[in-house]
Amino acid sequence: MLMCCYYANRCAFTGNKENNVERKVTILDIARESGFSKSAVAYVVNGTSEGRVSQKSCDKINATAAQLGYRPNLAAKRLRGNKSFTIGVLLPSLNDPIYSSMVAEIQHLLTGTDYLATFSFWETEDGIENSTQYILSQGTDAIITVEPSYLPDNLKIPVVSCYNYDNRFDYVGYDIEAVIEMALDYLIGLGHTKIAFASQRDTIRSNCFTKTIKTRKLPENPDWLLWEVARGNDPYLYGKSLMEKILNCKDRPTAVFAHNDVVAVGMLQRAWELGCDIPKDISIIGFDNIKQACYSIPPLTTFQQSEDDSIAEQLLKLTFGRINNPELPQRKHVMNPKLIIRKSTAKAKILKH
Amino acid sequence: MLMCCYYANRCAFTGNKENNVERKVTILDIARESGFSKSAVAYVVNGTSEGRVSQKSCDKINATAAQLGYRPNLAAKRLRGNKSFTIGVLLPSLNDPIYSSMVAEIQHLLTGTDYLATFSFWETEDGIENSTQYILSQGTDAIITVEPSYLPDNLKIPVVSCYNYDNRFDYVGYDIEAVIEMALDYLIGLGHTKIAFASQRDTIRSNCFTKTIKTRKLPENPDWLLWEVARGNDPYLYGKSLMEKILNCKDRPTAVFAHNDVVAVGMLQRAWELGCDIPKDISIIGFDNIKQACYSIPPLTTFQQSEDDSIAEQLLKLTFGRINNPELPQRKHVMNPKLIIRKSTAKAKILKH
DNA sequence: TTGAAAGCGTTACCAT
DNA sequence: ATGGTAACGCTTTCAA
Repeated sequence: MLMCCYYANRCAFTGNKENNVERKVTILDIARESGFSKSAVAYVVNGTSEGRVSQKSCDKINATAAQLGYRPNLAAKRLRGNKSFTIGVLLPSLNDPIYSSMVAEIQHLLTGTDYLATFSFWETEDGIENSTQYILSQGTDAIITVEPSYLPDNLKIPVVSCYNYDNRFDYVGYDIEAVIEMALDYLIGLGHTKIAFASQRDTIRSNCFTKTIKTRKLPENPDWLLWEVARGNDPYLYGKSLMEKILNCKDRPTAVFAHNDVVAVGMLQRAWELGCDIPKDISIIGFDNIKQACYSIPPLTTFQQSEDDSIAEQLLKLTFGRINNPELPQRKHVMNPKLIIRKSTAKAKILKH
Repeated sequence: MLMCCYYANRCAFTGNKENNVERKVTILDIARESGFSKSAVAYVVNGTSEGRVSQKSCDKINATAAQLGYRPNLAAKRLRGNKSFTIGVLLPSLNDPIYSSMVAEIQHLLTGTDYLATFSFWETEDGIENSTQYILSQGTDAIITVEPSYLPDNLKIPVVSCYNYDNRFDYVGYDIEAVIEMALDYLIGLGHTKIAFASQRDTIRSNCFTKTIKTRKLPENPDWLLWEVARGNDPYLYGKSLMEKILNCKDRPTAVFAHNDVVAVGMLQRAWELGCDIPKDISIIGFDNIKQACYSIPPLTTFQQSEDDSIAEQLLKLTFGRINNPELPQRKHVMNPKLIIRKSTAKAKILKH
């Protein structure tokens, strides 16, 4: 499995049915059974026997270990090594499938390693502080987070930040500017000029959007910069509310870039409720390419965050890279999102004056 | 917080920013600082000082502990107590939001306890065995699983089974018969008689459906019992394929009970693609009341699994109940699902002969 | 190349 | 009521 290269301590996950069912077998048992000393066994099962235990002894010990179904006691390892073998993962609500698939993948990639993940999710902004403190208090060996700014300065463990760049930490994300350009250029190619932008908060994103609007010489309109303080933290509802705004615009845009599929799906529904035809009346582009985007009505044109490797994989790669080598210079992995064209976008209607 | 009553070992999650950042403070530090012995401190911080340490000493020790920002070392606790303070959780793919919200809730409820969750998810049936073995090999203190049949007989730790009853374990689920009756009776009330049923596998569920069809004296038709071997394990796709089947029926049913919201959403899309109007042409009832069900087109009539307490809460309640008292007789918690009427169901069309 | 032993932070038993 | 101490399973240093 791919992970092998990321970490030093592999665990021999044998799938032995007897694990957990009978008394635990320890290195002492192996030592007794094989006639070697405790430490010889320790070296071998740890793969640190290089130049300390003869190949023959090594083989014998391994055989005995396998036969006895040995599994290292993580608690002892942790205590002795003052290491938790745990990665703390800080994420927003799993209501957004993008995060639940991240959880699934992290969990999957960690299977077969000695490392475990401890998660904490927040449902509202208020929860971020608490989640962060919770993970900090767990004494994990590293942290993966979407909100790095909540982390203290004097942290001594590796942190990999996802989406939000923080100059103190390694980073995995994408180039929002490039994405906005792609989205706009695609829409422009379809004949759209009046384009709205929906973001969760009024941040760098909308600035970036405005900038690109200028470079493409598109008409500007403050009404087309959509956002409001999140209500009840339901992105679907947020999308619905935003679509309402769009439909109420004096000068109605003919396309929207939603920057989050769940929000886009909410928009879809509100448009349907209000009798607005997507994409005939308004084109919508989402972002994330969640599974659901493929099955919405109509299927959503959206962006896949990464062309190749999954984000979870990158996150873990950087995490283990730094665990194994804390002195590495800061690393940034920026992904290249890819436009997935489906049915929520169409040519702009020819307007009659 | 509610969880307090479930477990013995609380952890003093203080939110202290210094945790994890500085050298760990141990009971020895507290002992030194407060002038008491190591064991006196141990008794106090464990809440087992009853009748062993005077109130005054107790207070003093607690004060020192708080001041020093003491956090027990879980690894040591685990090693010493031969206990992992970990609950293993075995779940199907998080692609189904019902499971991702379960994960979120379990994680949330465990926050503030000494217990951690270790998850394993499978994407296809083939993965169940592996996931199960993985969790077993982790040596968790208890297991929560949706597929209890994969667990060995000689297991010595508590298991709580979710949805699938197993006479060896505690159980949380719902009464499928009652649900099917409710669904059918609601549909019958709407004037439907030709009713289809979509299940993941051809199990007890469809038998149960057939039985109820008989008791309600509804027409039967094998074509209306929908299922196929899951293709690529994508429930959306599965729903789409099933809807196609429905539309191709010689004697087309006027309503379907889908028994899973994601499948129902897939159906919705395929119907839309094929120009079939939901609910005018066909009524659809889902099951689970996932968030998305509220925002589909049209919004889905469905069942909420439980009227009151969340399923995660019940699961954990039973789990800790048995951890604290392994000799308890088997317990079953059956939830009462509640019909949520939205827009995917309507009165049956009056047929002209 | 191998073995003995210290020690990680707890808990719990046994003295005092 | 309090304190000393062994033991949990492992890693790693040091000696043989």
